[in-house]
Amino acid sequence: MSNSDQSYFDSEEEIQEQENNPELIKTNEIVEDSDSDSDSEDDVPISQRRTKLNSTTSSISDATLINDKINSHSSSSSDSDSDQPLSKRMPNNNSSQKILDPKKRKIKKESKTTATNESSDSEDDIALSKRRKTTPLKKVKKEIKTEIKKEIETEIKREIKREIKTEEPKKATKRTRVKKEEDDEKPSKKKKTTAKVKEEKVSKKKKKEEEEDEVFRWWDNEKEDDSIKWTTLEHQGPYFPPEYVSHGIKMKYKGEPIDLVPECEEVANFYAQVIGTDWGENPTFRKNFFKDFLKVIKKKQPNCPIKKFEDCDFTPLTEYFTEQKEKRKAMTKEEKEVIKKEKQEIEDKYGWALLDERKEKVGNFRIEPPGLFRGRGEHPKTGTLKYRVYPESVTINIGKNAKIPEPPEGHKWGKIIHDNTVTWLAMWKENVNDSFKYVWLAAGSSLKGQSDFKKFEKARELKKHIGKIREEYTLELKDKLMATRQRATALYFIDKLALRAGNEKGDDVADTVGCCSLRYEHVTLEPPNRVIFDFLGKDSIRYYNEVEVSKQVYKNIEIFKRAPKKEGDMLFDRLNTTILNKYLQKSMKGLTAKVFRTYNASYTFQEELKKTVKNSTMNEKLLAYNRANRQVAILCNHQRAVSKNHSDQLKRIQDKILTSKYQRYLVSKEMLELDPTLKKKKPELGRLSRGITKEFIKSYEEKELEKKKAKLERDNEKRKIDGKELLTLEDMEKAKRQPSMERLQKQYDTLSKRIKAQQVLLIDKDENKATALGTSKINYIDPRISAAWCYKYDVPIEKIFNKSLRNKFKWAVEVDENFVF
DNA sequence: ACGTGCGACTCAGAAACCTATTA
DNA sequence: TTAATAGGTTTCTGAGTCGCACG
Repeated sequence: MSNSDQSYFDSEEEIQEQENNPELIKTNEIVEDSDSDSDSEDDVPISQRRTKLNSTTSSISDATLINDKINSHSSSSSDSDSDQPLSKRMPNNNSSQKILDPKKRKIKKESKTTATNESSDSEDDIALSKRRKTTPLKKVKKEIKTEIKKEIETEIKREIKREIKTEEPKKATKRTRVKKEEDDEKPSKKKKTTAKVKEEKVSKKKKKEEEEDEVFRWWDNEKEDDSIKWTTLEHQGPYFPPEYVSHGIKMKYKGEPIDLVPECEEVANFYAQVIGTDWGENPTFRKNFFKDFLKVIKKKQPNCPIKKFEDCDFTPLTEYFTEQKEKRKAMTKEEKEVIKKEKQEIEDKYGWALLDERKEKVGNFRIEPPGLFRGRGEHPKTGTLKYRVYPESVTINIGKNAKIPEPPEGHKWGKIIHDNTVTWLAMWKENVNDSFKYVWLAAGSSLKGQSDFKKFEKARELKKHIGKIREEYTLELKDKLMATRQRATALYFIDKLALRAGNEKGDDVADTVGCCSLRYEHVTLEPPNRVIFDFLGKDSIRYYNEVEVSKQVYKNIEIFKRAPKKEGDMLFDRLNTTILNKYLQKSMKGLTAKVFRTYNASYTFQEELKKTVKNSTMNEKLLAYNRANRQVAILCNHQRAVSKNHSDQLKRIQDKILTSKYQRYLVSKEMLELDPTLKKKKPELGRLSRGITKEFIKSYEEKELEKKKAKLERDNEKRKIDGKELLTLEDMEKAKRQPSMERLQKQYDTLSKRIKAQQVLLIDKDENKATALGTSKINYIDPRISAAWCYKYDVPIEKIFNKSLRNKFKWAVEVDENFVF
């Protein structure tokens, strides 16, 4: 036995446990067993993997007829689970988990395995750093900027006349390329993409205040050193919420109105505003709130009689706030205008920072107002009073020579620092979890954009290594060493299922897990090779997935779950995120668990997009896009609560479709009347779609009659005034001119189109009810894939990126249609 | 040398808000 | 035409990840 071996066993491996634990001896048998087991399950391409995922997560297949879909929706229970609010979805855990009896074998300990990882500390990849240009980051000179601006403006004018959309992609390509080489900036200004020009055009149209929109094209020359984030930084500091002003409404205690000092009243308000929501019913929330409420009372108003929550009546306050809400809603335009203006003024003042002489938008310049902490899931501290933040506890980070913003009157800043290795402008410590809150630049800022870009480049880098990494972990699934085997298994899940890393957490936060922190009870096995995941992940969102895994992985889980392990024990007891990430660094510089999520999301998206049909309609293309997006969202388990009136909404759309279908049927009947021979050529004419019941027709006719009557009445009103004789319904019928075949055909086609569009909408909507597409679009999908797709399929970028996304991804929209992630 | 907690950043869904559409 | 509603966008802030300093 080698030395390295020895040290491993001495430190933590199973040797001593083996002596008194027969179960673990079995473990080792398995390890041995599987070695001979030629488990050649190669890594499956993601495109295929996901289908596995799909078959379990989403139960609706595209092929299903819409009608059927809707019906199955309301009636069948097969997918009813997904209709529930996220938190309430029940596991279907009845499948008893069986632990297979492993064949008994002799224990053998081998040496070779241990060394492999240790020595595999091969030289890191340097591709990333190689890619870095030597060109230092340059500040775009002001004069040039203004010049650019002028040019843009003239170009805009030209552009308006031309309105050429199709040229965008090509232009964009050339531009980026040229830009990379050029050293002087002159050419660059001409390289403005038409897309950008358009964007500006639009904003110009809206507001002139867009003058400062001189885009800093940081992506033209990459930064050398990214530990220094800025050289000069100016800003106005954060904006503080107004001090509390008492409203004088009294809550009741034991039925009696009670006087509270403003400090106490404010806290009472917080709870009053939560009544009627889930928060108000949450026992932990109540408990924590009341505890803090009493604390404030004791301090500010010791003689206050409030002692028990049950005796409190907050409803007068609640009513007051609903009233206020209604009042605000009922405000006149002018009043609203005034408020809007005030808001705008605050934004103008605090919403901008000067970073290296460039004007950049500040993201969250408002200090969080006091309130009750809304911890998600079963957060033990939910409901706790979050204190008001005063300038004294705020640290300002600003340039050395910049003017320090004035703190609110009568206050001082806690600290002023000049740290240009960080990107925050202000910071304070929050009292509930003792964590930090920061004021940052907005998502569209250069700083955020650059790190976003880096993130996706890192994920693309992983693409080059993923083959090797998969090979390696597949091998290591059979490793003799428990720690290695666990690491490989965890990585397998992270890669195939896009699980989060799963740091350890304290017990003063909600009990949620990620991959490394999975526990015994979160994973169940179902022979022959099905693994069922059921746990609460980030934000206490339930992750439920049944996955078929390779034999080896199945076997491994069996081993990891073997007694004496029991509920509450870690599944990967020899693993944590630090170990995992340290290992990953060896395969690729900067590689961590979360990169897999980005990589797999973007890659999946790219693959899914290939299903777009070239000559389909815009709606169909967009549906294809959304479908791809949805696949990613499903992969990443991005969920949202199903809206209460979801089924109502579906019914309404379905009703519309039926109406259109019936109308089309009526038109087709007229067509046949005009030309009965048509029936032969187009047998679909005069055929009533199924789903149109007698009741439907009846109610349709009734509605039509109502409409006609209404119109008649209106017409007659007029006629009365004009002194003409009044008409009847029959007159109206007669007055209808005979439709020509051409007109009918046109009507028919229009209706057909409308039906199709509505059906597309319906499918999209239904498939989307519990899936949140936004998160993956904003954070995981390389925007360049989307941009390239737009160019390739001739879809205007505005269709898929709204204004803020276009702003956030301005660095990305210049790719050409051949961009490959 | 290693575990731990701090610090800074990304990612997350809900809620508020704003705007276009429809009754 | 207006008010209600739906749908999209923005804001808000909580919840993760991960590197690193520190003891």
